[in-house]
Amino acid sequence: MSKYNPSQIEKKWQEYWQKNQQFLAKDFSKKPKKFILVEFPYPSGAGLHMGHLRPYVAADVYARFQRMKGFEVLFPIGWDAFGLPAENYALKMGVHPSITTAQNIKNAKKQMLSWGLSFDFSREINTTDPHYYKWTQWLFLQFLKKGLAYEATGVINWCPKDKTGLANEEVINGECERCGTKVEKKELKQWYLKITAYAEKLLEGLKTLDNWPEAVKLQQKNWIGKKTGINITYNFENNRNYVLLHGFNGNPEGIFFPWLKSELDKRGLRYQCPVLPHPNAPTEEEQVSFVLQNCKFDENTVLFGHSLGAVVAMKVAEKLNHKIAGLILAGGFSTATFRDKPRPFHSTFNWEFDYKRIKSITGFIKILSDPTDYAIRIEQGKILQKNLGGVLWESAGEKPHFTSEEEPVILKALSPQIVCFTTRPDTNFGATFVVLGPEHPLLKDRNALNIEEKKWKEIEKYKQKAGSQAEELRTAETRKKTGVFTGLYAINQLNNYKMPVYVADYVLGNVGTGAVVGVPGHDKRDFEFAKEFNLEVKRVVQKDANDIGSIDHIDKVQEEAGTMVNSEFLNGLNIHDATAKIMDFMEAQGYGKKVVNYKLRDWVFSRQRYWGEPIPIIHCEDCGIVPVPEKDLPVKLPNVKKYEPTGTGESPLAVIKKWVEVKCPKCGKLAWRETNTMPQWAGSSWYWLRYTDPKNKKAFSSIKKQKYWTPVDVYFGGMEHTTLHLLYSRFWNQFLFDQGLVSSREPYMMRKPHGIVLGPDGEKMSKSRGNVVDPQIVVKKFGADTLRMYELFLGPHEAQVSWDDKGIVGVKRFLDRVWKWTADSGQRTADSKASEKAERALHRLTKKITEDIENFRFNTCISAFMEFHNEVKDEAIDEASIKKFLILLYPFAPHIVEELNLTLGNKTLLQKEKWPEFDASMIVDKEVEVVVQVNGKVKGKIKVAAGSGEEQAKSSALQLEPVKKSLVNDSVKRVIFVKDRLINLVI
RNA sequence: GCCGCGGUGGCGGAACUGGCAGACGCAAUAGACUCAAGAUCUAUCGAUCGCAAGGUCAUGAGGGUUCGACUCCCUCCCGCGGCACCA
Repeated sequence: MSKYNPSQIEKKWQEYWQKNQQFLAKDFSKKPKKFILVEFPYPSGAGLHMGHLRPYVAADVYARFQRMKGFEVLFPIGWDAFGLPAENYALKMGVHPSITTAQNIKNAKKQMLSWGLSFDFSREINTTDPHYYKWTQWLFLQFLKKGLAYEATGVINWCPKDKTGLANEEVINGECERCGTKVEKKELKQWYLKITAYAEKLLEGLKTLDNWPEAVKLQQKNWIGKKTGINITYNFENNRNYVLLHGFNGNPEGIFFPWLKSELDKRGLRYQCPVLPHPNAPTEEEQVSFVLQNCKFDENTVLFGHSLGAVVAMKVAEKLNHKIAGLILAGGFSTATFRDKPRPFHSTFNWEFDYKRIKSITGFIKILSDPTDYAIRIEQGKILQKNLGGVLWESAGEKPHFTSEEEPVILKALSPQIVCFTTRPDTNFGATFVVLGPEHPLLKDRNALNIEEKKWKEIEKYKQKAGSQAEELRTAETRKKTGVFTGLYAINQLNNYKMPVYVADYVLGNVGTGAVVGVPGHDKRDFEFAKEFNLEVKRVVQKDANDIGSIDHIDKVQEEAGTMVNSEFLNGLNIHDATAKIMDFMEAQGYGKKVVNYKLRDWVFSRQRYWGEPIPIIHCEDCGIVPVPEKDLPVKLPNVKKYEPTGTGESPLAVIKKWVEVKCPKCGKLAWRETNTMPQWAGSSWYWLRYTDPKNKKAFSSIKKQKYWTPVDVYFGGMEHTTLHLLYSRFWNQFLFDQGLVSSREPYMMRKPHGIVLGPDGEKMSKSRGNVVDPQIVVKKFGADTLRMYELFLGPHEAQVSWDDKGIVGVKRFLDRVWKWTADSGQRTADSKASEKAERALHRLTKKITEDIENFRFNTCISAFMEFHNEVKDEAIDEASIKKFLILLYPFAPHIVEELNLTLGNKTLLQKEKWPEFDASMIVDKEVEVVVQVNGKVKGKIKVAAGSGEEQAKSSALQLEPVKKSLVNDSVKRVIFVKDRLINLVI
């Protein structure tokens, strides 16, 4: 018998498997199916590394095992070849990414084959293949159709090194997920996928995934970040009195006026709303003097006019001989014509205004103009603003010309409010201030809140400073709290507390409503702010009677145990009951509205790079955003020489005029292609579906084949994809399920993450550290079977392990011994019999391996093989038993066992064998050792027949010398007996 | 700060549902074979006291429950991962 020569036999078997296509998955087989998936790799220039090996080997063991168990197994692989590394590598080498990618794939595939992986390569896919990305583009258009893909301008994460925008998920600790560069903020027009529309469904789906690790589910749950709370609306302190003037042919009971009055009543605000004389045939003289005589004006008056009422208001303001607080105009300042005809009342009004005079007596001016207004055009609002100053709100009313029953925009102009989101309304009796984030929309213009000129200058300065700061600087925890007082006060409806309103950068514009109600007694940040600005600290949750408000130890445990105080009807409740009660109360009173907030943001889907799927959109001046017609898909990447990223926020594709310019599919006019490409994660968001039907030219995959194969039974992959690929692909699958395009709501029944493989020094493997272990060197030196088994032997699949070459020899020695043991058939003949000990050991091993593979405990399988071998190597054994052993070993070390099977003279391949069964009665030896304890201390062991009862064990135990010794002065009071295991005598 | 996971010999790790802690492997030591080295084989291998039989202490620390705790409960320490001025 020759020596075990792995490189020789492994090559032979690998070639045999490929040539004879041994691992093809058959569609619609009568066997039950198993779809075993492992994350497909990026074909990088450096080749596959130990990190790839780990899940591939585990998945391969599992797949080979399931085939023997009688399942039709789909175990596919492909290439996730778009994206930055491929492109950066290509840029560095000066070769087109399509060429380097093809080379890298060839190399990686060679590696995979050398590891003896049993992939079905007939279903191989490649995300950069136009036949594949045609469907990625098509799927994008499905999102567009349903309004879940949209273009918007926003401040996004920008990697200055990779020169592209990033999704929130791609920013890890403020750094680019790919290159580790500090991420910056940049305002860009980008495509987004509306993943937030699926926040709730993604969360709900997690509850159905019983075979996912809790840690993965929890991480996704935290990322989605559902928060239930309440948006509380606060009014500002307001001692104004309003004069409301209705328009032509109107009266105080028409259109929105009754509603407006009742809303002002609700807020306890004073107003006068006169019926103007002769509303059908108004004259300036009559209306203006009527208002001046019948309404009272003082410095707190806000004059409001709608339509013609606005003209009257301006005329009234001209004539007043003292200052008023403000002037609000909703339409009505039109010049001569109405629907291109002279207005009936035009001749009776003087349309010249003394703008200077009006400006000088009014504290603030707001002009509400509406693009949908049929009577007064928006341009006229702009002209008026030019003359009067103030703020122009181009906001649309509920109905054109503000003629709805309810016009919230007008109410907002008259009496602004702040909305604060909180998850802790139970502490609201302790609110003592309000903070607006610098980005808050009410701070866009001084007039929005009518902030004093002097204060406004301070605020503007503060806003500028906050905006120029990088986010992580601004949010650094050690930072002192800063802010500016606005001069305004908000009123807490619960107790009429006058809460000063501040602007401070510790409140972030993109969180909640961008405004916070400050409860310094029960929030650390609010407390720090209150200390900085000498604001009152009120405590409303008390742990016990002695706890009287030392504030330096706000902590959650204490709050959980505390009860409400100083909170009127909440007093005595715990914080949870108080929260529920006050939420209901506030909603009933109209103070606020219960809301659900998510941390999840929409998925930024544009990348300003060359090597990605072009987004299949055409921009037309007349038709706007036009999807590329399906018949024109795929939109292929142009094959060009220059594709360096520009860094300007524009895609390198933008300069390729020949490609960009295109006829609008709708109107035929010259239009422009969208030049951004899709992110790395696009192609992988649906790839497993393609495996079920990889050659389909009519659809991304047929629902019929999906119904046989999906969902994926086990998905092997890395923990690092939990809030990236794993979340994204669940989103796509759920969306496609809702469109009836896929057959299961969740794509993956079971997720099996693996721990990362560290270098021998316990550090992350990296070239710069010089601790990278190349799997190919191990293959060369020890063979793939040793590599596979040693990798599994390192530790539990989910645990982080360090690759230490030192231990490899142990596995190699084991395989050497197996080789010798099997081949040493000299003293065995076909009719030799296995000893009973060996037979029982084999049954035990069968049980152990079967159960451990099913539970993904591969490391203990390897130990069990070694243990078995140590135990039976000197026992009599028959060939049938050896073969059974080889079958058990087959998933782990397929090359050597197939070879050994041949030497035994067997003609059929081991892989065609059925997985062995075990006999439960053969698991335990006939005679077992039972541990004898006295008071829980081991005194010795006795041998009894398996299944012996307590009496027999006790009598044998009492014979033991050490037991006798212990019993000299005592008697047995109690006996604890565990069958076949232990007997404990308590004395 | 919050959430999750973990801490066992010189090292990687076993230990079922609370039942002999340290399986299996590496390294180490001694021996056999060899002119020698390597490979292989045999034996030893948690600490400690003891000539030995045997005893004592040991699963991050301290306490508790139990006949019995690596395993369950409480407090604390350390490491890793996620989130984070998130309201």
